[in-house]
Amino acid sequence: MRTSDKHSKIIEAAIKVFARKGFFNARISEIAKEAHVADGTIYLYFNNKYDILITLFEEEIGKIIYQVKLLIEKESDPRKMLEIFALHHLQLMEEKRDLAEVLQMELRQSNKFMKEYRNTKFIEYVDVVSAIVHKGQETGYFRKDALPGVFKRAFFGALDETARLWVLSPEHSYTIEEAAQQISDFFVDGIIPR
Amino acid sequence: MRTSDKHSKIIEAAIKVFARKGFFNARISEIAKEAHVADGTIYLYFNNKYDILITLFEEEIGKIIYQVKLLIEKESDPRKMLEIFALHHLQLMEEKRDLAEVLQMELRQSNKFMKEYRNTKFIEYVDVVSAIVHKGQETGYFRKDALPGVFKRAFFGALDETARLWVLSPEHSYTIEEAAQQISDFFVDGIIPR
Amino acid sequence: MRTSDKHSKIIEAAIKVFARKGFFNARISEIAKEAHVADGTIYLYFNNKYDILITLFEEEIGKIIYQVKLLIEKESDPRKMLEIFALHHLQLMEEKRDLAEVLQMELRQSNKFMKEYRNTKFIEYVDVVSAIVHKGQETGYFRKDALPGVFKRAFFGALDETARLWVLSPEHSYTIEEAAQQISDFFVDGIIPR
Amino acid sequence: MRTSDKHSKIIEAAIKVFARKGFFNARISEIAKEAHVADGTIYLYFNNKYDILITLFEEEIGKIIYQVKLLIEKESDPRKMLEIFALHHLQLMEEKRDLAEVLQMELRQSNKFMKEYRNTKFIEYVDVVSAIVHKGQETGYFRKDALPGVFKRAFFGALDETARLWVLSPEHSYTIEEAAQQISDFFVDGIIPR
DNA sequence: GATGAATGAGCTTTCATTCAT
DNA sequence: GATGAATGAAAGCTCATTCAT
Repeated sequence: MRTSDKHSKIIEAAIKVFARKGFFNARISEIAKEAHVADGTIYLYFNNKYDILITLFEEEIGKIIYQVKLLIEKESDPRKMLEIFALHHLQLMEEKRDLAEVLQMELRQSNKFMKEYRNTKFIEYVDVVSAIVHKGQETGYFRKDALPGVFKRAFFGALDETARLWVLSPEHSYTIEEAAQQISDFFVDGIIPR
Repeated sequence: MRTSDKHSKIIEAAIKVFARKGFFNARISEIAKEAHVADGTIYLYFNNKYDILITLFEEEIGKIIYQVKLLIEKESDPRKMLEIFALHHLQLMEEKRDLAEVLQMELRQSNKFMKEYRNTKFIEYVDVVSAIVHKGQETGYFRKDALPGVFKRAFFGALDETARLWVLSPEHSYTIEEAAQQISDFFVDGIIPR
Repeated sequence: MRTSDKHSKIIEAAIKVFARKGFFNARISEIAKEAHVADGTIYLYFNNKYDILITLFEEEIGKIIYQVKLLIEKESDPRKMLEIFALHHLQLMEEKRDLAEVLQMELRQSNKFMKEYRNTKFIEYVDVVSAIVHKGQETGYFRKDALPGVFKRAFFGALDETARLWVLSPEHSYTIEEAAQQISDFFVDGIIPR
Repeated sequence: MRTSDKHSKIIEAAIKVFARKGFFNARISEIAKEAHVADGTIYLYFNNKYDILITLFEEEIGKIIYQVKLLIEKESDPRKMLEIFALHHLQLMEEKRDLAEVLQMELRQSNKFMKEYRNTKFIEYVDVVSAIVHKGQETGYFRKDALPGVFKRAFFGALDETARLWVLSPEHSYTIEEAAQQISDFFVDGIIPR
């Protein structure tokens, strides 16, 4: 990533500004200033304000998917895989607070702006979870009657809500590792045959 | 509720319009039209646009808390209590789609508008879950090493994410009852002593 | 003036509020509150907001004209008469600060609202001065070549500007009596040593 | 003044519109139209509507001070200096009627909007008069017991009130030169025969 | 490609006035 | 006569977007 890579500079700036102000209260001029480019320059790289958000979302989720898949494919134990997913998600949201805020916001809002936007990248991300469940069910490690479609939402939702609170109020009585362990334990112990 | 209860009429209208457009894209004039009052009348009952959202949130969450507490106090089995909470939450979000959307949105955004706003009503709601866990741990029904603070977030997040998807794309391969059962099963089987 | 004389109560209130906020920034509701009547009641006594200002102006200037004519007609010396006019004007503006502010404002603005409004009361007031000059010229006490039409404006302007500053910044190195004496001396004697 | 000097174009337009409608009844959109710029452009040069008025006032009074000081410093006779001040003031208000109206209005109102606004430019203007009086007193040309602080207010007030009427009703039985001469004579000589 | 001055549509909010009670 | 809740027109200001340089 060259320093003069305007596209990246704008995305980086947008993450900061969106996190600080929220999408609607963010000003193009503020993003431009943060990225050290002129207001008009932004429109050479993006169609409009909302396009920045969409692009940002897809690129960043893309990176996350790539990373977590890399980590998971080294494992074969479904329990471990879910633990890795959980820990990776929480660590990421902790490390990149600004990004975390933007992703959470955008997840709940994007459909409000563009009715037609199908968030395929997000679906791809949570499908990493359902794939793990599927695999675990095939080997008999997980109960067959658990619905992977419900599980993936529930698992992601549990992690994301935990991360949301983390971002909002940064002091906690437990560590990220504990939280990740607890959540994957809840779900794994809940899904293994009795 | 008298037909001339302008406060309620405006809240009802705001739920519809906020759900349809999102908070920022919602227009006061549209809420006014939907409520069959003049634009200015809204400002006799609310300080500003954001005050409508806050009031709406607190009043509606307040009702939900009242209802779920009423349902739960009839039960003594912690497993049943969590099942009831899960089912009640999902049913509510299903029945009142507009409200569901607004609550989810607002949960992720309110802190962006008013830094000082502490969402105590929401905290009260999720604390219903941690109270159940606490009680279950005291009687030995739940594992003592489960952190109620993590559990409540995870449980609520799982439910809310499930509801979110439900609201977005209304066709599903499973029923609300199945989803509620599955989610509480995941969590209860995950939290009971092995 | 009975205490229940709503007309007077509203005028009194309007003087206070107009002085405090200026005509445009004054709110009917504030005048109503100050007068201890309902907003709507004001419209039983006045046609509109501007009508309050006009009525106020004419009534109050009317009183002032009555008073100053009473004082002056006891005198026969033109110099004394001008001194009385000057002192009376400054004392009045000092005693009734709120009224002073409103009259000064209104004098410069009324023509902006209602093009047709001819401020006959004000003309009547300054004509008290030109009448004195006329009389003084007839008896040879004043120079014949002085234009009463210019004199009356200049004399009133001198007094009113002095009063204006008095109202704005209340601390001074000279008294009202001194100022009134000086101004009438300037106009009668001039400033050069005799 | 380049044709594209937007700042000046807006000030010029504002003088016209403020004179025509008064400050409060003036519309930003009307000023914009008069200046041949977009509404939003005004806000690139001024913070708000009131800022236009303040800036206008200070710039224009600034020019007037510059001009009158230039004229006066060529003279050494205090009587002549006051005559020049009087004539210059009246001529200016006659030539620039719109500006005259705005300055008179603003003088009576600015303190109503911004309590903290100290009108230093105006003070500088009237202090030109008190400086003349001071000088005349030092050389013995003027009476030592005349208060320059009272004189400057009175002299300015006399001129301004005369100009005000001139602007309101443009037909007169006397010329500007006559009026200026009379007023400076009143103040220097007084009105009684010598 | 890069700039940033200019644009102007659009919205929240205010408040004088009305009128049913 | 008195009230005050309701009205709705109206305007200051913002800011995403454009385009001449």
